[in-house]
Amino acid sequence: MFDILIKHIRQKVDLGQQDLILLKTFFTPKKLNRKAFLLREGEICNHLAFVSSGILKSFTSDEKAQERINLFAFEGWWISDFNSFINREKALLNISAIENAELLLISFDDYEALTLQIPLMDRYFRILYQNSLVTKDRRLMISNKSTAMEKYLSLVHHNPDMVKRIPHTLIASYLGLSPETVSRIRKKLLFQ
Amino acid sequence: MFDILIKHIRQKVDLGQQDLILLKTFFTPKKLNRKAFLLREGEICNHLAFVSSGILKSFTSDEKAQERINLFAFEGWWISDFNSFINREKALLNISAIENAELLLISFDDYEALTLQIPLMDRYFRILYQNSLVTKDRRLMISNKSTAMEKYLSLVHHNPDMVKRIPHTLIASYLGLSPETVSRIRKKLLFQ
DNA sequence: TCAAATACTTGATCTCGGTCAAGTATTTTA
DNA sequence: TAAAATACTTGACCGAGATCAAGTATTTGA
Repeated sequence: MFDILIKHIRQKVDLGQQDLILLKTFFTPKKLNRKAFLLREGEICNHLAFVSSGILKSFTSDEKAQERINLFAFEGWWISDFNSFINREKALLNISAIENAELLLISFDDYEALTLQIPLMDRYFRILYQNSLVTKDRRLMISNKSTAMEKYLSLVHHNPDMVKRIPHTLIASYLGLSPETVSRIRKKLLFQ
Repeated sequence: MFDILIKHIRQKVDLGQQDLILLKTFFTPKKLNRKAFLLREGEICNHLAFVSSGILKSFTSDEKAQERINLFAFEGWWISDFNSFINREKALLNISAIENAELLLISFDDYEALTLQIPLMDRYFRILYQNSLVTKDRRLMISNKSTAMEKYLSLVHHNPDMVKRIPHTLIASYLGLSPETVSRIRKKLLFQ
Protein backbone atom coordinates (compact mmCIF):
# COMPACT_ATOMS: atom_id res chain seq x y z
CA MET A 1 0.00 0.00 0.00
CA PHE A 2 2.73 2.46 1.01
CA ASP A 3 5.37 1.07 -1.31
CA ILE A 4 4.58 3.34 -4.22
CA LEU A 5 4.32 6.45 -2.07
CA ILE A 6 7.62 5.75 -0.37
CA LYS A 7 9.35 4.97 -3.64
CA HIS A 8 7.95 8.21 -5.02
CA ILE A 9 9.23 10.24 -2.09
CA ARG A 10 12.63 8.58 -2.08
CA GLN A 11 13.12 9.56 -5.71
CA LYS A 12 13.10 13.17 -4.56
CA VAL A 13 14.41 13.26 -0.98
CA ASP A 14 16.42 10.97 1.23
CA LEU A 15 14.16 10.06 4.17
CA GLY A 16 15.59 7.83 6.89
CA GLN A 17 13.88 4.74 8.29
CA GLN A 18 12.61 6.61 11.34
CA ASP A 19 11.03 9.30 9.22
CA LEU A 20 9.35 6.72 7.01
CA ILE A 21 7.70 5.08 9.99
CA LEU A 22 6.52 8.46 11.21
CA LEU A 23 5.38 9.40 7.72
CA LYS A 24 3.03 6.43 7.47
CA THR A 25 1.13 7.51 10.55
CA PHE A 26 -0.10 10.61 8.73
CA PHE A 27 -1.88 8.73 5.97
CA THR A 28 -5.17 6.85 5.84
CA PRO A 29 -5.71 4.20 3.16
CA LYS A 30 -8.98 4.31 1.25
CA LYS A 31 -10.49 2.22 -1.53
CA LEU A 32 -12.59 4.00 -4.10
CA ASN A 33 -14.71 2.05 -6.56
CA ARG A 34 -15.19 3.07 -10.15
CA LYS A 35 -17.62 6.00 -10.36
CA ALA A 36 -17.48 6.65 -6.61
CA PHE A 37 -16.71 10.22 -5.51
CA LEU A 38 -13.86 11.38 -3.34
CA LEU A 39 -14.99 15.02 -3.41
CA ARG A 40 -18.05 16.91 -4.58
CA GLU A 41 -18.06 20.56 -5.55
CA GLY A 42 -19.21 22.82 -2.75
CA GLU A 43 -17.53 20.75 -0.05
CA ILE A 44 -14.24 21.78 1.52
CA CYS A 45 -11.52 19.53 0.15
CA ASN A 46 -10.07 18.00 3.30
CA HIS A 47 -7.48 15.67 1.82
CA LEU A 48 -4.64 15.37 -0.56
CA ALA A 49 -4.96 11.97 -2.19
CA PHE A 50 -2.04 9.89 -3.41
CA VAL A 51 -3.08 7.29 -5.97
CA SER A 52 -1.58 3.87 -5.17
CA SER A 53 -3.56 2.18 -7.93
CA GLY A 54 -6.39 2.96 -10.34
CA ILE A 55 -7.27 6.22 -12.06
CA LEU A 56 -9.11 9.28 -10.77
CA LYS A 57 -10.36 12.39 -12.50
CA SER A 58 -11.12 15.88 -11.25
CA PHE A 59 -13.72 17.89 -13.13
CA THR A 60 -16.25 20.70 -13.03
CA SER A 61 -19.85 20.05 -13.99
CA ASP A 62 -21.53 23.13 -15.48
CA GLU A 63 -25.14 22.02 -15.10
CA LYS A 64 -26.29 21.17 -18.62
CA ALA A 65 -22.87 21.37 -20.26
CA GLN A 66 -20.63 18.36 -20.36
CA GLU A 67 -18.36 17.92 -17.40
CA ARG A 68 -14.96 19.51 -17.98
CA ILE A 69 -11.98 17.44 -16.94
CA ASN A 70 -9.22 19.17 -15.06
CA LEU A 71 -6.86 16.29 -14.36
CA PHE A 72 -6.46 12.55 -14.64
CA ALA A 73 -4.47 11.02 -11.77
CA PHE A 74 -2.78 7.70 -12.40
CA GLU A 75 -0.82 5.48 -10.04
CA GLY A 76 1.85 7.60 -8.37
CA TRP A 77 0.02 10.92 -8.82
CA TRP A 78 -1.51 13.26 -6.30
CA ILE A 79 -4.98 14.71 -6.70
CA SER A 80 -7.17 17.24 -4.88
CA ASP A 81 -8.97 20.52 -5.32
CA PHE A 82 -5.83 22.37 -4.42
CA ASN A 83 -7.42 25.77 -3.96
CA SER A 84 -10.05 24.33 -1.66
CA PHE A 85 -7.51 22.26 0.26
CA ILE A 86 -5.06 25.08 0.85
CA ASN A 87 -7.34 28.07 1.23
CA ARG A 88 -10.18 26.22 2.94
CA GLU A 89 -12.66 27.46 0.35
CA LYS A 90 -15.51 25.58 -1.27
CA ALA A 91 -14.36 23.17 -3.94
CA LEU A 92 -15.15 23.94 -7.56
CA LEU A 93 -14.02 20.47 -8.58
CA ASN A 94 -15.49 17.02 -8.23
CA ILE A 95 -13.14 14.07 -7.89
CA SER A 96 -14.17 10.53 -8.74
CA ALA A 97 -12.66 7.23 -9.83
CA ILE A 98 -12.51 6.17 -13.47
CA GLU A 99 -11.15 2.78 -12.43
CA ASN A 100 -11.25 1.12 -9.00
CA ALA A 101 -8.58 2.84 -7.00
CA GLU A 102 -6.55 2.63 -3.83
CA LEU A 103 -5.63 5.90 -2.21
CA LEU A 104 -3.57 7.26 0.64
CA LEU A 105 -5.20 10.31 2.16
CA ILE A 106 -3.64 13.06 4.23
CA SER A 107 -5.76 15.70 5.92
CA PHE A 108 -5.00 19.41 5.86
CA ASP A 109 -3.94 19.46 9.50
CA ASP A 110 -1.73 16.43 9.02
CA TYR A 111 -0.21 17.95 5.91
CA GLU A 112 0.76 20.97 7.97
CA ALA A 113 2.02 18.82 10.84
CA LEU A 114 3.93 16.49 8.52
CA THR A 115 5.95 19.27 6.91
CA LEU A 116 6.75 20.72 10.33
CA GLN A 117 7.80 17.38 11.82
CA ILE A 118 9.70 16.20 8.74
CA PRO A 119 11.14 19.32 7.07
CA LEU A 120 12.40 17.20 4.18
CA MET A 121 8.75 16.81 3.20
CA ASP A 122 8.72 20.54 2.45
CA ARG A 123 11.50 19.74 0.03
CA TYR A 124 9.61 16.78 -1.40
CA PHE A 125 6.51 18.87 -2.06
CA ARG A 126 8.62 21.78 -3.33
CA ILE A 127 10.11 19.49 -5.98
CA LEU A 128 6.76 17.86 -6.70
CA TYR A 129 5.08 21.23 -7.22
CA GLN A 130 8.00 22.47 -9.29
CA ASN A 131 7.45 19.65 -11.76
CA SER A 132 3.74 20.14 -11.64
CA LEU A 133 4.15 23.82 -12.52
CA VAL A 134 6.18 22.95 -15.58
CA THR A 135 3.44 20.62 -16.79
CA LYS A 136 0.65 23.07 -16.07
CA ASP A 137 2.56 25.82 -17.83
CA ARG A 138 2.90 23.72 -20.92
CA ARG A 139 -0.78 22.79 -20.86
CA LEU A 140 -1.70 26.43 -20.48
CA MET A 141 0.45 27.55 -23.40
CA ILE A 142 -0.98 24.84 -25.62
CA SER A 143 -4.52 25.54 -24.51
CA ASN A 144 -4.13 29.25 -25.27
CA LYS A 145 -2.68 29.12 -28.74
CA SER A 146 -3.01 25.76 -30.44
CA THR A 147 -5.41 24.18 -32.91
CA ALA A 148 -7.47 21.13 -31.94
CA MET A 149 -5.04 18.91 -33.85
CA GLU A 150 -2.02 20.38 -32.06
CA LYS A 151 -3.68 19.90 -28.68
CA TYR A 152 -4.39 16.27 -29.43
CA LEU A 153 -0.92 15.57 -30.79
CA SER A 154 0.69 17.23 -27.81
CA LEU A 155 -1.24 14.93 -25.49
CA VAL A 156 -0.28 11.87 -27.54
CA HIS A 157 3.33 13.01 -27.26
CA HIS A 158 3.45 13.91 -23.57
CA ASN A 159 0.90 11.45 -22.14
CA PRO A 160 0.50 8.52 -24.51
CA ASP A 161 -0.96 6.33 -21.75
CA MET A 162 -3.77 8.79 -21.16
CA VAL A 163 -4.83 8.47 -24.77
CA LYS A 164 -4.58 4.69 -24.55
CA ARG A 165 -6.29 4.06 -21.23
CA ILE A 166 -8.97 6.72 -21.06
CA PRO A 167 -12.20 6.99 -23.13
CA HIS A 168 -11.96 9.55 -25.90
CA THR A 169 -14.96 11.43 -24.64
CA LEU A 170 -13.00 12.22 -21.50
CA ILE A 171 -9.84 12.99 -23.45
CA ALA A 172 -11.83 15.51 -25.47
CA SER A 173 -13.12 17.14 -22.31
CA TYR A 174 -9.61 17.26 -20.85
CA LEU A 175 -8.38 19.07 -23.96
CA GLY A 176 -11.33 21.47 -24.03
CA LEU A 177 -12.61 19.96 -27.28
CA SER A 178 -15.86 18.28 -28.27
CA PRO A 179 -15.88 14.47 -28.63
CA GLU A 180 -16.84 14.88 -32.28
CA THR A 181 -13.76 16.96 -32.98
CA VAL A 182 -11.49 14.38 -31.35
CA SER A 183 -13.18 11.64 -33.34
CA ARG A 184 -12.53 13.53 -36.56
CA ILE A 185 -8.91 14.18 -35.62
CA ARG A 186 -8.33 10.50 -34.96
CA LYS A 187 -9.84 9.61 -38.32
CA LYS A 188 -7.57 12.12 -40.04
CA LEU A 189 -4.51 10.70 -38.26
CA LEU A 190 -5.40 7.16 -39.36
CA PHE A 191 -4.92 8.23 -42.98
CA GLN A 192 -1.81 10.27 -42.03
CA MET B 1 16.69 46.43 -3.00
CA PHE B 2 16.26 43.37 -0.78
CA ASP B 3 13.42 44.79 1.27
CA ILE B 4 10.63 43.47 -0.90
CA LEU B 5 12.17 40.03 -1.24
CA ILE B 6 12.69 39.71 2.48
CA LYS B 7 9.21 40.94 3.26
CA HIS B 8 7.86 38.45 0.76
CA ILE B 9 9.77 35.57 2.32
CA ARG B 10 8.85 36.55 5.86
CA GLN B 11 5.18 36.43 4.97
CA LYS B 12 5.61 32.71 4.43
CA VAL B 13 8.42 31.51 6.68
CA ASP B 14 10.15 32.81 9.77
CA LEU B 15 13.80 33.34 8.82
CA GLY B 16 16.19 34.54 11.52
CA GLN B 17 18.62 37.45 11.14
CA GLN B 18 21.55 35.12 10.44
CA ASP B 19 19.68 33.36 7.66
CA LEU B 20 18.68 36.66 6.09
CA ILE B 21 22.29 37.78 5.89
CA LEU B 22 23.25 34.45 4.35
CA LEU B 23 20.28 34.63 2.00
CA LYS B 24 21.40 37.93 0.50
CA THR B 25 24.71 36.46 -0.57
CA PHE B 26 22.93 34.17 -3.02
CA PHE B 27 21.34 36.95 -5.04
CA THR B 28 22.70 39.35 -7.66
CA PRO B 29 20.93 42.64 -8.31
CA LYS B 30 20.29 43.56 -11.93
CA LYS B 31 18.64 46.48 -13.66
CA LEU B 32 16.71 45.79 -16.81
CA ASN B 33 15.53 48.63 -19.03
CA ARG B 34 12.20 48.62 -20.82
CA LYS B 35 12.37 46.30 -23.85
CA ALA B 36 15.65 44.72 -22.72
CA PHE B 37 15.77 40.93 -22.57
CA LEU B 38 16.56 38.80 -19.57
CA LEU B 39 16.26 35.55 -21.53
CA ARG B 40 15.95 34.57 -25.17
CA GLU B 41 14.42 31.32 -26.38
CA GLY B 42 17.02 28.69 -27.13
CA GLU B 43 19.25 29.70 -24.23
CA ILE B 44 19.36 27.75 -20.99
CA CYS B 45 17.54 29.77 -18.35
CA ASN B 46 20.19 30.19 -15.68
CA HIS B 47 18.31 32.32 -13.19
CA LEU B 48 15.17 32.70 -11.21
CA ALA B 49 14.38 36.41 -11.16
CA PHE B 50 12.59 38.17 -8.33
CA VAL B 51 11.05 41.46 -9.44
CA SER B 52 11.85 44.27 -6.98
CA SER B 53 10.30 46.91 -9.22
CA GLY B 54 8.95 47.24 -12.73
CA ILE B 55 7.11 44.70 -14.89
CA LEU B 56 8.40 41.81 -16.95
CA LYS B 57 6.72 39.49 -19.40
CA SER B 58 7.54 35.99 -20.58
CA PHE B 59 6.38 34.98 -24.04
CA THR B 60 6.86 32.73 -27.02
CA SER B 61 7.34 34.21 -30.47
CA ASP B 62 6.01 31.96 -33.24
CA GLU B 63 7.85 33.52 -36.17
CA LYS B 64 5.19 35.43 -38.09
CA ALA B 65 2.45 35.04 -35.51
CA GLN B 66 2.09 37.54 -32.72
CA GLU B 67 4.09 36.82 -29.62
CA ARG B 68 2.07 34.86 -27.06
CA ILE B 69 2.34 36.05 -23.49
CA ASN B 70 2.79 33.45 -20.82
CA LEU B 71 3.10 35.62 -17.71
CA PHE B 72 3.37 39.19 -16.50
CA ALA B 73 5.56 39.58 -13.42
CA PHE B 74 4.97 42.60 -11.21
CA GLU B 75 6.83 43.80 -8.16
CA GLY B 76 7.06 40.91 -5.72
CA TRP B 77 6.71 38.16 -8.35
CA TRP B 78 9.15 35.56 -9.58
CA ILE B 79 9.75 34.90 -13.25
CA SER B 80 11.78 32.42 -15.33
CA ASP B 81 11.44 29.71 -17.93
CA PHE B 82 10.81 27.19 -15.23
CA ASN B 83 11.21 24.12 -17.39
CA SER B 84 14.51 25.39 -18.75
CA PHE B 85 15.72 26.44 -15.31
CA ILE B 86 14.93 23.17 -13.57
CA ASN B 87 15.56 20.63 -16.29
CA ARG B 88 18.46 22.46 -17.92
CA GLU B 89 16.73 22.36 -21.30
CA LYS B 90 16.58 25.05 -23.95
CA ALA B 91 14.13 27.80 -23.12
CA LEU B 92 10.94 28.08 -25.15
CA LEU B 93 10.23 31.44 -23.56
CA ASN B 94 11.66 34.91 -23.95
CA ILE B 95 11.66 37.23 -20.96
CA SER B 96 11.85 40.99 -21.29
CA ALA B 97 10.89 44.14 -19.40
CA ILE B 98 7.67 46.03 -20.13
CA GLU B 99 8.75 48.78 -17.73
CA ASN B 100 12.23 49.53 -16.37
CA ALA B 101 12.83 46.93 -13.72
CA GLU B 102 15.08 46.00 -10.83
CA LEU B 103 15.66 42.31 -10.29
CA LEU B 104 17.30 39.95 -7.87
CA LEU B 105 18.74 36.95 -9.65
CA ILE B 106 19.63 33.56 -8.24
CA SER B 107 21.45 31.00 -10.36
CA PHE B 108 20.49 27.34 -10.59
CA ASP B 109 23.43 26.21 -8.50
CA ASP B 110 22.76 28.83 -5.87
CA TYR B 111 19.10 27.89 -5.80
CA GLU B 112 20.12 24.32 -5.03
CA ALA B 113 22.68 25.47 -2.46
CA LEU B 114 20.29 27.92 -0.85
CA THR B 115 17.61 25.30 -0.16
CA LEU B 116 20.24 22.94 1.25
CA GLN B 117 21.81 25.57 3.49
CA ILE B 118 18.53 27.12 4.61
CA PRO B 119 15.93 24.31 4.64
CA LEU B 120 13.21 26.82 5.44
CA MET B 121 13.65 28.07 1.89
CA ASP B 122 12.31 24.72 0.70
CA ARG B 123 9.25 25.58 2.73
CA TYR B 124 9.12 29.11 1.27
CA PHE B 125 9.23 27.81 -2.28
CA ARG B 126 6.83 24.99 -1.46
CA ILE B 127 4.26 27.54 -0.32
CA LEU B 128 5.07 29.87 -3.23
CA TYR B 129 4.59 27.09 -5.76
CA GLN B 130 1.45 25.91 -4.02
CA ASN B 131 -0.14 29.29 -4.59
CA SER B 132 1.20 29.44 -8.09
CA LEU B 133 -0.38 26.08 -8.89
CA VAL B 134 -3.77 27.31 -7.73
CA THR B 135 -3.52 30.30 -10.07
CA LYS B 136 -2.27 28.27 -13.01
CA ASP B 137 -5.05 25.75 -12.48
CA ARG B 138 -7.65 28.45 -12.61
CA ARG B 139 -6.13 29.96 -15.73
CA LEU B 140 -6.09 26.55 -17.35
CA MET B 141 -9.73 25.84 -16.56
CA ILE B 142 -10.78 29.21 -17.88
CA SER B 143 -8.63 28.90 -20.97
CA ASN B 144 -10.11 25.48 -21.78
CA LYS B 145 -13.79 26.21 -21.49
CA SER B 146 -14.66 29.88 -21.48
CA THR B 147 -15.80 32.43 -24.03
CA ALA B 148 -13.66 35.45 -24.85
CA MET B 149 -15.88 37.61 -22.64
CA GLU B 150 -15.57 35.22 -19.69
CA LYS B 151 -11.79 35.14 -20.07
CA TYR B 152 -11.60 38.92 -20.04
CA LEU B 153 -13.97 39.30 -17.09
CA SER B 154 -12.09 36.68 -15.12
CA LEU B 155 -8.88 38.66 -15.59
CA VAL B 156 -10.57 41.90 -14.57
CA HIS B 157 -11.79 40.11 -11.47
CA HIS B 158 -8.60 38.32 -10.45
CA ASN B 159 -5.96 40.78 -11.73
CA PRO B 160 -7.49 44.23 -12.10
CA ASP B 161 -4.06 45.88 -12.03
CA MET B 162 -2.95 43.89 -15.07
CA VAL B 163 -5.83 45.27 -17.06
CA LYS B 164 -5.07 48.77 -15.80
CA ARG B 165 -1.31 48.86 -16.22
CA ILE B 166 -0.66 46.76 -19.29
CA PRO B 167 -1.46 47.59 -22.96
CA HIS B 168 -4.55 45.82 -24.23
CA THR B 169 -2.64 44.25 -27.07
CA LEU B 170 -0.59 42.36 -24.51
CA ILE B 171 -3.62 41.55 -22.39
CA ALA B 172 -5.21 40.00 -25.47
CA SER B 173 -2.14 37.89 -26.10
CA TYR B 174 -2.06 36.79 -22.45
CA LEU B 175 -5.66 35.62 -22.73
CA GLY B 176 -5.09 33.88 -26.05
CA LEU B 177 -7.37 36.37 -27.84
CA SER B 178 -6.84 38.81 -30.71
CA PRO B 179 -6.50 42.52 -29.89
CA GLU B 180 -9.59 43.19 -31.99
CA THR B 181 -11.68 40.82 -29.90
CA VAL B 182 -10.54 42.47 -26.66
CA SER B 183 -11.30 45.87 -28.12
CA ARG B 184 -14.83 44.75 -28.98
CA ILE B 185 -15.35 43.24 -25.55
CA ARG B 186 -14.30 46.49 -23.87
CA LYS B 187 -16.70 48.42 -26.06
CA LYS B 188 -19.52 46.06 -25.14
CA LEU B 189 -18.72 46.41 -21.43
CA LEU B 190 -18.82 50.23 -21.67
CA PHE B 191 -22.50 50.01 -22.58
CA GLN B 192 -23.05 47.26 -19.97
C1' DT C 1 -25.63 -13.71 -21.76
C1' DC C 2 -28.43 -10.09 -22.96
C1' DA C 3 -30.54 -5.59 -22.11
C1' DA C 4 -29.07 -1.07 -20.92
C1' DA C 5 -25.78 2.13 -20.68
C1' DT C 6 -21.86 4.22 -22.54
C1' DA C 7 -18.77 5.29 -26.23
C1' DC C 8 -17.80 6.37 -30.84
C1' DT C 9 -18.69 8.02 -35.74
C1' DT C 10 -20.39 10.85 -39.48
C1' DG C 11 -22.97 14.51 -41.73
C1' DA C 12 -25.26 19.10 -41.80
C1' DT C 13 -25.39 23.52 -40.00
C1' DC C 14 -24.15 27.49 -37.24
C1' DT C 15 -21.38 30.73 -34.65
C1' DC C 16 -17.66 32.85 -32.13
C1' DG C 17 -13.70 34.78 -32.65
C1' DG C 18 -9.74 35.21 -35.98
C1' DT C 19 -7.86 37.69 -39.94
C1' DC C 20 -7.47 41.43 -43.08
C1' DA C 21 -7.78 46.22 -43.91
C1' DA C 22 -7.89 50.91 -43.06
C1' DG C 23 -8.41 54.10 -40.30
C1' DT C 24 -7.54 57.20 -35.55
C1' DA C 25 -5.20 58.02 -31.11
C1' DT C 26 -1.55 57.95 -28.15
C1' DT C 27 3.24 57.45 -26.71
C1' DT C 28 7.99 57.62 -27.39
C1' DT C 29 12.21 59.45 -28.64
C1' DA C 30 15.41 62.21 -31.28
C1' DT D 1 7.89 69.44 -30.54
C1' DA D 2 7.47 66.79 -34.55
C1' DA D 3 8.18 62.40 -36.76
C1' DA D 4 7.99 57.62 -35.90
C1' DA D 5 6.49 54.00 -33.50
C1' DT D 6 3.02 51.80 -30.97
C1' DA D 7 -1.71 51.18 -29.49
C1' DC D 8 -6.45 51.10 -30.24
C1' DT D 9 -10.95 50.91 -32.97
C1' DT D 10 -14.29 49.49 -36.38
C1' DG D 11 -16.08 47.04 -40.38
C1' DA D 12 -16.25 43.09 -43.63
C1' DC D 13 -15.39 38.47 -44.20
C1' DC D 14 -14.07 33.73 -43.17
C1' DG D 15 -13.17 29.33 -41.08
C1' DA D 16 -12.20 26.02 -37.18
C1' DG D 17 -14.60 23.82 -34.22
C1' DA D 18 -19.18 23.60 -31.60
C1' DT D 19 -23.71 21.89 -31.76
C1' DC D 20 -27.45 19.07 -33.29
C1' DA D 21 -29.00 14.77 -34.98
C1' DA D 22 -29.04 10.10 -35.97
C1' DG D 23 -26.97 6.51 -36.38
C1' DT D 24 -23.42 2.12 -34.97
C1' DA D 25 -20.20 -0.18 -31.74
C1' DT D 26 -18.70 -1.51 -27.44
C1' DT D 27 -18.88 -2.19 -22.51
C1' DT D 28 -21.03 -3.27 -18.31
C1' DG D 29 -23.42 -5.40 -14.84
C1' DA D 30 -27.81 -7.92 -13.33
